Amino acid sequence: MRRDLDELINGNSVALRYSDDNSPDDQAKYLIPLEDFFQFGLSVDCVVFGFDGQDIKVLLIKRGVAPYKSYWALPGDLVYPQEDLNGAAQRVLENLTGIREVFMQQIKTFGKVDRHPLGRVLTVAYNALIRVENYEPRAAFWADNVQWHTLSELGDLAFDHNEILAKGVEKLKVRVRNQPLGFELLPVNFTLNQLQKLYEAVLGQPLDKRNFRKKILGMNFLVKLDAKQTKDTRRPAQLYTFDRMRYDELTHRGFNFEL
Amino acid sequence: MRRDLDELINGNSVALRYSDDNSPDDQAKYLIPLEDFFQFGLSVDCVVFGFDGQDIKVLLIKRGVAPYKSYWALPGDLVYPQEDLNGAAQRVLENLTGIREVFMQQIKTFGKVDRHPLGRVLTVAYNALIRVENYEPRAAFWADNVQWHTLSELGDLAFDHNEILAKGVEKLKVRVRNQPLGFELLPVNFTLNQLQKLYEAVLGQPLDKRNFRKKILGMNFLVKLDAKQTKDTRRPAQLYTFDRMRYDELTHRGFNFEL
DNA sequence: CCAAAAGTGTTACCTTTACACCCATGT
DNA sequence: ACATGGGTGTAAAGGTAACACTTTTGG
Repeated sequence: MRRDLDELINGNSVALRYSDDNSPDDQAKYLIPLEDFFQFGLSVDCVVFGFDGQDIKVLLIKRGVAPYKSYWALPGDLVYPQEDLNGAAQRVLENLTGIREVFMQQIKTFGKVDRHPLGRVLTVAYNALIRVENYEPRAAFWADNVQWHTLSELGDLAFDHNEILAKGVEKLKVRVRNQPLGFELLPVNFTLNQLQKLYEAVLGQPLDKRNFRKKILGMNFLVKLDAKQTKDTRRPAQLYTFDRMRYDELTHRGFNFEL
Repeated sequence: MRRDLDELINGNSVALRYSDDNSPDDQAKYLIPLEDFFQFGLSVDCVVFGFDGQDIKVLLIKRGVAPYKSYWALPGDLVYPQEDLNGAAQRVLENLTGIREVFMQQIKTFGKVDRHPLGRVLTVAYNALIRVENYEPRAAFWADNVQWHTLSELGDLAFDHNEILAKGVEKLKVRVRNQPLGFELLPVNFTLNQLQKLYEAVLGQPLDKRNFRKKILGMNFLVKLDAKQTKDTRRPAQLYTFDRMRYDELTHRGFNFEL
């Protein structure tokens, strides 16, 4: 990876000017050694959302090592040299929860110069949605603890994780209205009341039951099952499932999900 | 920046397990030397949009150096070690156009292992909106040429820039409906017909003149000026300007821009 | 039989869409 | 005077929002 200056200039689009200076002499004084350009650290951090039937929760780890030892933090890790970003994010989640192929979307990249005390480490942040039923707590060896946290009860997190988390929540709120994300947080089979409670939790506002049902059923991608839920309810509730094939078909025809 | 293994383990959240293995022996064989984690290159690439009154254009440079010599590419550059991401993006744009404080938004980070032939280089992509009136073409020394391109007439770009550009366009289309971005592409004073043409170009569909005006004027953040535009038109057209103060005030009160 | 959650329609209101002609100016 | 782009209102249709009672079960 180490290359000499000549290769650098020919091999990368390094700008040699900070200002309007144009003469070769001026350019020379702005040259920066190549090795400085391959000194970036890279991590991924995951904002992992779950839904307990009542509230949206975020999965945090308690750091067992410095820096920020014993602070709560978003689960994350450095990216391996031969690993794609998505792959790294999936690996973090699999190590933490045992779940493969978690639903994830990139949020944003955080790159402040001083965001990590040990050097220049960028982090690519991801939103991850998991079904809590499938989740089996497992603290990684570098963490003292793993726990679900309610959004309203968060203290100071490690690094710039408060900022990252806030951005993740913001994106979730926006995306949940334009994409069928909600289903990733519920059991595969769910009742309409569960679905409504989920949307109310994410959006932070109550929804009208009849209007909600009219709208969501009118979209024609929920399948009524031959089963009812009897636990946790008095009158048994009709179970539904999300038909992704049908959804994809509809969207390709120009249909637009919007709650 | 270089640290030994012990510091690595204590100083960063490096996961030592790829799989479910837990014993210390198994862990050991997955250890990766620290220096590998600070070998990432980092660049920013800008999708620079302009509007010529008719079509949306993208500013591309023709690369003067390998790799991809003489391919068209998004303007971009490696990030300096002591420079924030936004700062790097602004620098690229200032070098290219002479404009400071360009309106920019992060699009996404592209990090495929093999996206850059010379090593592991991530790129953080930005959308930039500029007023073409202010732009004065200026090829950087590492570029043979700089030119506005129509979106429908693009060939194969360097690196993964076709993919990045497509993502930038997609984001622009979404955001222009939820945020008052359009005004960044027009002169400070503009006519409603110019504004409408802009939206039609971005969204790729014709809009009804009367409905468009009703809606946009109803939002109450356009200020009618005491001036008319007489060039390029028969009947002089009323000029308006975007009142950002008013807009911010409205949004803080719960108003929601949506076209 | 009572408590608790499930389920179900109608109406008023607001937003969106469709649509056609007159106006001011330059040539 | 005419060609060109600027400017204006209304009505029908569709979508959203408000609202209350009956049903089914477990205890």
